[in-house]
Amino acid sequence: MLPIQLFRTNKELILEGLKKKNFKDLDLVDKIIDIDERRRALQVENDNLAASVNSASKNIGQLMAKGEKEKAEEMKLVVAQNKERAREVAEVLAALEKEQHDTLVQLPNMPHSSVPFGKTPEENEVVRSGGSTPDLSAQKLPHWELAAKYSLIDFELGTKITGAGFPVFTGQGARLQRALINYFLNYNTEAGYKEVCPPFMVNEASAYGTTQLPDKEGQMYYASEDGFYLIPTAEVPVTNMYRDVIIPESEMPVKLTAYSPCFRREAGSYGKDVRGLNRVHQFDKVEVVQLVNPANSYEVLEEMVNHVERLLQSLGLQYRILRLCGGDMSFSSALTYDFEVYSAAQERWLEVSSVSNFETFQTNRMKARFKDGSGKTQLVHSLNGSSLALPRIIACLLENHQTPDGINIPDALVPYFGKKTIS
RNA sequence: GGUGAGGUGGGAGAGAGGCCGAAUCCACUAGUUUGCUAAACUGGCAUACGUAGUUAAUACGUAUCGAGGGUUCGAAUCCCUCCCUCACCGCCA
Repeated sequence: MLPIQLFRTNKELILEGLKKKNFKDLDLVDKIIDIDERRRALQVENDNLAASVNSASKNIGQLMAKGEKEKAEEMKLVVAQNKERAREVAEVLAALEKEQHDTLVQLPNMPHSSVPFGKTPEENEVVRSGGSTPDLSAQKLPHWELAAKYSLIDFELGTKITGAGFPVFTGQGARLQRALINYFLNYNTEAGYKEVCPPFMVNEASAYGTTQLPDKEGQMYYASEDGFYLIPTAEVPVTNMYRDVIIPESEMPVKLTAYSPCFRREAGSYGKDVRGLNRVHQFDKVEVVQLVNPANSYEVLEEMVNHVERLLQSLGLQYRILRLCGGDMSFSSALTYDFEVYSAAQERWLEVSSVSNFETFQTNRMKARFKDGSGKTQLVHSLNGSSLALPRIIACLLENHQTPDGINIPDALVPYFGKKTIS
């Protein structure tokens, strides 16, 4: 959520940012400014009335103590009138506050100055790339065929148990999954991230804090009996650990990593996009989250990008890093780098990580703050990234490292997987 | 799920209609004292919104004692609803 102060001081900046993000409803800015002005005028009236009632009440108490009952009764009448008026004002004020809030949450975050202009994924900027396309000239099978060949994943069985998009990993497939999770978590903790294992369901306040709510509830599974949402990413429970917290300076920066299953309804997808592991309703992911001083959050973002890049390199996959253009960025991000790996048999790029700086957009909702050097309380910047999302990594590992005789396991993973090939 | 006891500042914990944004202790912090450290003493120490001020320091106002309603001139305190915590019982991996 954008801070309301920004609307009073820098309306032009907001309009520019919204245009870059390809946001259409620019009238909302003027609407918010108008509501804010009316709200503040009413706030003054409300406070003044409350102040007069408070001081009159004090006087009544003193008069009663002195036994001047008649005077006290007179004052009660005056107070009664003020309270009547105060009630009306408070009602309108509350309505305005709600309207302001409801409007404010509709506006996306401001894009960073380095975000490229553009509306579609084609206009994302390739920052750099690495690895090379494997030579699979002889035979190249897509991962779903390899999964069947080596009995790694049973898609039909998952459909029976639950439904489409809930694959069952079996045998070496399940083991590969576990190996990747352990490898990723170790890699992160060695870089100074503290490991946590959060709840996989969250309440409404948490979903609101990281901006899944309002408006995006359709993307999450919902346990209506209890009012809980299945998490779409560990970002939600992990970042919300610091909701309503003023972080002691000694604990900054906060660096956390967590493994979790992720649940996404992904309504409306079809065709080759959902074939095999390309897009599923439940998948595993290891996430990194940082809460940092705003002064250096962009250095931290670069550091996180490098961190994820080295991880991808260690798996021997061909990858590229994209700086997302304004129109393709998420609602709450200020700057996002997407990581894509090349799926050599499908001959297409698959997104496996997204690393973003949200600046204060989430923390303003969550009230996650710290005390800066001068003792002033201010919002921290929140950042997160996947390191990594498993299914598409598995898809690319299978496809890119396949040989006629089996699938080669990258060296870094061998200690976790226990052998050098799947066969 | 049942019964009982509770939810007060960073922590512990008093307060039981007005003198309470809240005693006291601890933590933290500034200072005095002091060969150093420690101790002692003195002061400071919640958050949000608003008004004035330079988008400052600061001053003032309002709100906040789990959340939301109610009673009252006045509520941390009384009443109602909900949430949560703890203990015991039931159930259970």
